[in-house]
Amino acid sequence: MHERERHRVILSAVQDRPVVTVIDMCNLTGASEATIRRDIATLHIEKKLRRIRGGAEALAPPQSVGLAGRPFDVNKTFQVAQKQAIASAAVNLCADGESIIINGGTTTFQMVHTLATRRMQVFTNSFPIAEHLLKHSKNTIMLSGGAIYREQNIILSPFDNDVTRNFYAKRMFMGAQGIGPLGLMEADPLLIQAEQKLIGQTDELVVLVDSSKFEQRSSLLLCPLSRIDTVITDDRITDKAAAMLDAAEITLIVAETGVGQAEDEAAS
Amino acid sequence: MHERERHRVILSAVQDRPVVTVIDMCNLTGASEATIRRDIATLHIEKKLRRIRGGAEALAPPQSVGLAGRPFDVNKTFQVAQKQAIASAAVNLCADGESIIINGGTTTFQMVHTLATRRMQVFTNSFPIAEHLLKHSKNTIMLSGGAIYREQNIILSPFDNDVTRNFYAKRMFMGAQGIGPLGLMEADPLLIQAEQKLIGQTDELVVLVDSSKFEQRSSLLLCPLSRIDTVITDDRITDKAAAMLDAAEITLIVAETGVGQAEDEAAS
DNA sequence: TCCTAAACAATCAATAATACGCAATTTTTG
DNA sequence: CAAAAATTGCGTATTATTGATTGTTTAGGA
Repeated sequence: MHERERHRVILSAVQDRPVVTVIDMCNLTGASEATIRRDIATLHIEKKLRRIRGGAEALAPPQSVGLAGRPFDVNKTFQVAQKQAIASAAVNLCADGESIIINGGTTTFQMVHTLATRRMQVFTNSFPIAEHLLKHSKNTIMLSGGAIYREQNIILSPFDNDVTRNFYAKRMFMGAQGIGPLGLMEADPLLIQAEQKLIGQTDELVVLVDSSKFEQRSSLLLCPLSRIDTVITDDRITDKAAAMLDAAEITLIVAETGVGQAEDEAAS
Repeated sequence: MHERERHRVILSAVQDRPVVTVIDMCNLTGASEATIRRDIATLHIEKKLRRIRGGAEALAPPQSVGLAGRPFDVNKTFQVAQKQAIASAAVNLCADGESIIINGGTTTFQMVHTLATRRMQVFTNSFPIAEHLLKHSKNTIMLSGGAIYREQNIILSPFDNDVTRNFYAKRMFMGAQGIGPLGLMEADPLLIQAEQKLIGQTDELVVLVDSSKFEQRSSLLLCPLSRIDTVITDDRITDKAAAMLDAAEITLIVAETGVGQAEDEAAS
């Protein structure tokens, strides 16, 4: 086995294991200890991993002992004000006792803060949302089953016969990567899968998108505009975008990000 | 066990509980007191925890809003040493890469600390177990779907056709309220339901019970002794109880809670 | 206040991990 | 095809880590 091959093997092993030992890598590559040590030393200098006594470990991950998921976190801090206003308006559509579905995402996650004061039935495929509501609210939480995808922070099962099919709610809330004349767009195939699964379990589809999402385009089409009942966005939405939604007979709710939060849509 | 692995275990334990003792960490890692003290001193300098007399404490208590569910918390601090030793022995039955099922419970929860150094496929119905492993390990985590019951801290669906039926593992680990000649006993009907559901998805059933459970009797029978393959308990088990297990042809593993954690280097 | 047991620090021998030199092998190049 | 260069593996020297032992400090009870 050549040097490059061993390096690939070692890096691969170090990515999905907490720690790898020199001996492990010997068994895996068939090389001698001395060679593996030299490999690890090289990779350490190249900043591909961290060399530790006995073996090696991944470079970055142990840092994020905080809340799960790195991309989730960085995205969470982007346009928080808009997202919070939108999420708050979304929760204000609901009354205590109602059942809702919340699809995982950074915008929908912001709903948890307003939901903390509610007593509702919440079905979600988002681990962080479930976690937060479980700790900070008295809502009834229902979770979809399956594998937890750390990157997207959602729970997804490859099977169609899971508990998701047994849960129905009048309203469902979801975010998206972009929205345009063709419909809702998403960038991640995994998210598409998760969202497709839930969309069928509800009547009213409420989409939470900040105004920048009207400019975004992605490669994957999630559903046509006709499937959407309501869009909640912030006050920087353009007239053109509003007209597009109006043409598709979509109810538009504009969440005020400034001081005056519109109270007129509070009750339903 | 290497330095980094111990550090992972210690950090995992200290996140779970506000304080950990040096002795606890010895039992959990199999290392000596001197080594654990050095580890804690190192982690203290690295600002990963706070060193205190007798052990260590978590750095940021505000984070620990506590895992939801009051009875879970109070029960967790009861006989921790035994539970940790038992749980550690349970994990040592497993090798990296294997698939296991962990039924929720206070004893099985302790498995997460040793699992923090592993890379396995873990299916569980316990929200806290999933949460902890998600944050502190690189294991693949699969969750059963359904409603989250705060009291028992498990996820349970009333439907039979959920994702649970699609997951199979060679080994399953579970606790119990009591164990006697009739079989495994449980006090809570909800737990019975959850456990029954999982039992069918595995070949080898491993039961984790501290020695006091041999005196306990409950009203609900979960399964007969004949279904059990292995029992892991602590060194205070009576001869009578051991004989009962032997008669039922159950493999008995006694986890040493004292100093001599000798031959536990089974897997790697 | 003193006393006792636990926790701690310091030291040292045993062990495990690593670094280094060198020869054997493979790969590259002329 | 042969020489040069690089890579690899082995043996040994060196270094770091570990666990036991010892003595010292601390906390809590009589």
